[in-house]
Amino acid sequence: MTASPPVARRRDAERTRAEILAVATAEFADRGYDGARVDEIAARTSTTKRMIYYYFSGKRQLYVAALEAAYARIREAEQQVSVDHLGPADAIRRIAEVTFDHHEANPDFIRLVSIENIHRAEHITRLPSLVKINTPAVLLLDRILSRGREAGEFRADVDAIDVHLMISAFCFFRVANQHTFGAIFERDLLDPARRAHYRKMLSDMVVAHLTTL
Amino acid sequence: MTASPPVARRRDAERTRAEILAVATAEFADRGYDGARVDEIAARTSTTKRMIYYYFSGKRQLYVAALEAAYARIREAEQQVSVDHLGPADAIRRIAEVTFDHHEANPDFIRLVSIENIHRAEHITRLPSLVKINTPAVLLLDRILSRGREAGEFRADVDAIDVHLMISAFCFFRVANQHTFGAIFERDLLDPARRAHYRKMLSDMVVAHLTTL
DNA sequence: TAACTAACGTACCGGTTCGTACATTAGGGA
DNA sequence: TCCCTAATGTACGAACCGGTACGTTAGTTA
Repeated sequence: MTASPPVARRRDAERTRAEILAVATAEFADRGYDGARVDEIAARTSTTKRMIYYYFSGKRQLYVAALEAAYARIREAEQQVSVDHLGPADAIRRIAEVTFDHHEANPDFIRLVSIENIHRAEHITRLPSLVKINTPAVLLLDRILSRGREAGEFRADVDAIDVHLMISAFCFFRVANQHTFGAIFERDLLDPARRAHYRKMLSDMVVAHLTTL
Repeated sequence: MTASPPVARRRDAERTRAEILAVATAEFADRGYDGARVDEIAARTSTTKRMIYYYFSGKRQLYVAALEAAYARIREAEQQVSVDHLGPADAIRRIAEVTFDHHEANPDFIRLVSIENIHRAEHITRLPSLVKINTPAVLLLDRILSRGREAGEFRADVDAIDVHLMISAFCFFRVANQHTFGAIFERDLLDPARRAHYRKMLSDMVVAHLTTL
């Protein structure tokens, strides 16, 4: 056995790279691209700043790598959902709930997307891995909408992307704008006591819209 | 007439201050707090950097002043809406449409709010002019909801802030996330050809939810 | 075991950027 | 008219920060 599995190698390119990416994701999500500090990312790592440039070439490329990895994780999570055994309305509810839970569980991703929008998506646009791939969520919605329309339960003037927009807008805003909303209206949108209320409100809203013919 | 109105005074504190604030608002909205450059703001002004510190003391205070002024303008615009002559459902539609138009017409305000949320609303929280004042929009919604419930047309398990959340989330997301959404789904949410569709979709959605008892 | 390369560390540089010390001028009031 | 102060302009400093030159070590392979 010459190729024994290396246990706790002193030098491990994969591990070092992954650690840098994880710390960078947190730092960029926390402070934004311009607010993030390369020195700070390095300090929170068990390695040095030199390694960031060794593996990622620069601050910008590190940010892009973090963004790409974050999107990849979301895509993978979306793949897991299956709603083929449910009726159209319940299937829509299920998608809404999964999206709701997903946004709540991944605030760093939400923040990265907000930050990327402040930069007018200039980085994401150049990522071939991100464009032109319809997300699992939208493909799923498209099938459900077809079933609902065939059954005469759903209206026909909205498509899958429109429904995805409705759902995402609510889920995203609730997390992304929790701070200003909380400051102005004195209502904590993430208060666990209100979670069930908003989760139900979202699916009620989407289903009510789709079934109002 | 010793106090003749000064026409195009060479020195005008009010005018200089206002110009700095206007340029700063655009710069902060464009690049975010950390991305904005004090030298750049000064360069776009007809005065110098020294005046920024003379009138606003520092970059941070300038940002806070820009944010505060932006919120004040929004409040003022919300005051103008009157829907007392409309039935509950149509009144809701009117509010949704006004909010929709308002978000589309003020992308800089949207961006400032996004930026402030990245900073977890740390600046806005310290502004006494912003907290505890219920916005005109919410007060209006509250009256409409009461009328709708009394008429037996509206459900009773949502309050004015909830409805405001539904409407704002959709309007805000459509503008704030247009870039990443456009890149991923290849759909321009601000395409004029789709404007009427989304405007109607929003009010349909909110009214459908409220009238589904 | 020698030698070669991937992986890692240290120290530092140069430009950027917020902020200010200091000088100056416009304009109103006594 | 003279003077006092609000308003403005210039030049510069000091710290920060992204990036790199240069040197070192671990692990692999012949």
